[in-house]
Amino acid sequence: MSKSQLSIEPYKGVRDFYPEDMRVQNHIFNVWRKTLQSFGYEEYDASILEPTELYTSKTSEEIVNEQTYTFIDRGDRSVTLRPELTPTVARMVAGRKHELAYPLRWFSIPNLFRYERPQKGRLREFYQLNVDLFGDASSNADIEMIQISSKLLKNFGMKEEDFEIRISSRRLINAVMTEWYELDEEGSKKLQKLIDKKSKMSAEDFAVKAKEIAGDAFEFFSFDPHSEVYEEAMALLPIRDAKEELDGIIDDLKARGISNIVFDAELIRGFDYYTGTIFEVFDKHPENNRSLFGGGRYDKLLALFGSDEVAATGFGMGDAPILETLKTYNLIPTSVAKRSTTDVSVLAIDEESIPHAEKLADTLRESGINVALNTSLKKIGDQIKHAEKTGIQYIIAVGENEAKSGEYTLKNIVTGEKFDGRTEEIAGRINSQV
RNA sequence: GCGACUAUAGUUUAGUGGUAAAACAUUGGUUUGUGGUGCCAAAUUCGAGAGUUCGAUUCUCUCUAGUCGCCCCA
Repeated sequence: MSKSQLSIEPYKGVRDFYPEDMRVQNHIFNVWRKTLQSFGYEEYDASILEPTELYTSKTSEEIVNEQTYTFIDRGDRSVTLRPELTPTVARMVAGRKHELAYPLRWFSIPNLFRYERPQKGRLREFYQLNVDLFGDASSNADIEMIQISSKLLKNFGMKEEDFEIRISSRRLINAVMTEWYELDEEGSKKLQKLIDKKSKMSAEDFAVKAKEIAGDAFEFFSFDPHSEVYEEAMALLPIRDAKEELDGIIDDLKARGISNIVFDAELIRGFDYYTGTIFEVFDKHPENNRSLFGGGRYDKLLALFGSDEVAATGFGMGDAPILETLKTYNLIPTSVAKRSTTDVSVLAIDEESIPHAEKLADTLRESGINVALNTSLKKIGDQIKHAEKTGIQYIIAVGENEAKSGEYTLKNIVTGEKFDGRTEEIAGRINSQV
């Protein structure tokens, strides 16, 4: 390859969407949109560019400097490509705080940028469904988040037994940390980080490190209701109170037909601003056994933007994990994976037939059919090959005979079926099949 | 940002210190108004740069990219 040639590689860590990829992407977006709209959520968006301060105020400066795309514009302003949407939505809600109607149900599908080392399922640009419910401090809001999460996966075609929803509560964790282990804020954070990483170390290592933080008496708190430790802990009111709230949420979800929910005392989620219920959804497939997405309550976030506290719950769902899951379960419909969005290819046999073919194509378009006109005048076999390769399901050849009779043969090149009829009959046939 | 591994055609891969191969895909043809199989033919390749050598796709180094782990995961 000569040096003067441009590279065909996309920029590091980003993806190209060829038409067959775009169809899959659109399918994911469509399920997201349809599901959220069915729960009464409204879509919003914002620019991918934000002033850098928006992130430094909430996230640590180190993360912003090292893990975002940040640059200085021509007016000497520091600009960052949005690495997440939450500060943006918080800014937007805070900006119209008094005119908005609560509870406020909003969702968005932004593309986000993070300057990180790319890995499988973790690129530098990705799309993420963001769902937020503002202004409802009751557990009904937490329940709704989990209900939507479950519905989303089901709308993709997953079954209840395919995934598991793990739930916990920051209130409960905090109560255990302060009341049971009697840790201060710093110790509590340390222990939580350690618990978050428990699966990456041996049980012995974990026990040793945990004792360094919580003292010799450390013993991981058991939520087994039959254990003695449990009884003792429940005697401490703040713990009992938080646990009862959580149990109430779980019971309520089960009553609504969501049975694959489990309490997980070791669920932490490495995100400081959660204040209440937190949850994470796991794929149970043996080959894709991992976290899909999660979220929780973050009532204090808007206060960071100079606003009063506004109750908020939400979750984010990236496109990469869900795409992997759909592949694992073979849940991408054939019509999405293999077929063009074009329904029919109208083939002109010879030069004289082109005007007639154009007219037919236009009429079909009027009835809502997507039509590509082939005026290459190549041999009919080649035109069919072209349609097949593009993934177009139907062809109609137009030549002298059709121009005279006004009758066409509609051929389905996937099944080989043929159908004869006049324009309206052809249109009706296609519309009834597609 | 740190560490390990990898890089041969569009794709998946074989192979060698003497400039390379298969399958599938692609393009054209198989006598011209209906493709998919078969048959014939063609195009395209050793990631980039430097070094060792008479000679490097092969060995060494650097870079780039990818994969996997660590950090992080808002």
